[in-house]
Amino acid sequence: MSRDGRQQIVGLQFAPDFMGRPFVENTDVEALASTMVRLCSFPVSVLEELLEETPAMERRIYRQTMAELDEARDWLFALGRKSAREKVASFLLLITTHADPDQVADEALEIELPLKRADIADFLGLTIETVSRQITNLRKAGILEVIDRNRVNIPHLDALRQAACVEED
Amino acid sequence: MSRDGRQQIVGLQFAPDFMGRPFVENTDVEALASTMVRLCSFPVSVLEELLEETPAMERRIYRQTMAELDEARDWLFALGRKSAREKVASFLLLITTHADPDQVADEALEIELPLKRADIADFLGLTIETVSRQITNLRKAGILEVIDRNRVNIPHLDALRQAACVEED
DNA sequence: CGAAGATTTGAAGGTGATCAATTACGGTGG
DNA sequence: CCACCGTAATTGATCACCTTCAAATCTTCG
Repeated sequence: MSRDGRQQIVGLQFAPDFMGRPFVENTDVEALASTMVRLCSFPVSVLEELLEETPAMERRIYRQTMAELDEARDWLFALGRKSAREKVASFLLLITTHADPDQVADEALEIELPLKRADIADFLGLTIETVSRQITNLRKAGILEVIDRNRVNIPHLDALRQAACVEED
Repeated sequence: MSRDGRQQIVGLQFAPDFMGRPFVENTDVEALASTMVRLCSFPVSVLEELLEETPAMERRIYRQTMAELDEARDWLFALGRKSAREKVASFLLLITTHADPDQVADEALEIELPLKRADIADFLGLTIETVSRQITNLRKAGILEVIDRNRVNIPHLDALRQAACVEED
């Protein structure tokens, strides 16, 4: 968040993600829970000792950090180059893939939005109004159905993928 | 780069940065040199062995990865929330701080732009024209002086810092 | 000199922001 | 159960910023 009130959410964490900066002195990360969370926390010193003793564990969080970096870079593309509609679709797609990781087929599924509109806007670099409009837009295009305030139904995942402008290999 | 031609540069590397994804199978990073570069490359397998044997080295690139993640997140804010003018100023500031890391005082300095306009645009999520206009804008505001195509002079670094964070009308 | 590429500048148009009003929802108390 | 209130979400109208399209200028190099 900048001094003048502009805010940007720079990442979403899902269980069982690790958060923290071992071996780094100066770090300012701010995290807010948007759902009920069970959190397991360690003093940095203890964690660092543990990692020193257990290379496999350090390896594991190192890999997670690389994955987060790749994900952050995907969002750089989304924020820099995608339209508002594509951003919202991409967000929904992110939620679906994290909520249900082995979702491959083009099947209907219901997803729960862990964020309210204001948070989605802060995550996508948009305003609340634009997020709302684009959800309406996607609804009218038949890509999603609004169940209630924070639940939507996706009848065809592929349609959402397309709206999000995701390339398949 | 997406199929329809939109492109986003997701990071800049400076010597002696490390690039690569040890311990990860599926990785697609594309890197292009924009200046003359001396590159030292290893087969992944050799690198992984080396890191297994040398925890200090793994620690080092792990820390760099964390730093890159923090940097990527700063850019998420820039791309999501900053105006075109602030983006261009932020880019110039990034170059100055990397080219001359211990630049603290508010002194004049000349900087060399390693990217052409098209690349700056792809990095900032803007168009070539907008980048050009904002450089003109900053020039007219006395924040920079254009020396030639890829060199500018910054008379007051603080003014640039201010332009990079908060926009004043 | 000529050609191709890069940059700047101009004018018009579109997307998303801003401002404003309305509607829907959830929680509380009567 | 319903009235009430504060917050969240939607919708509408207008505006600003950035993009798009177009053209001129500048640079580089054969």
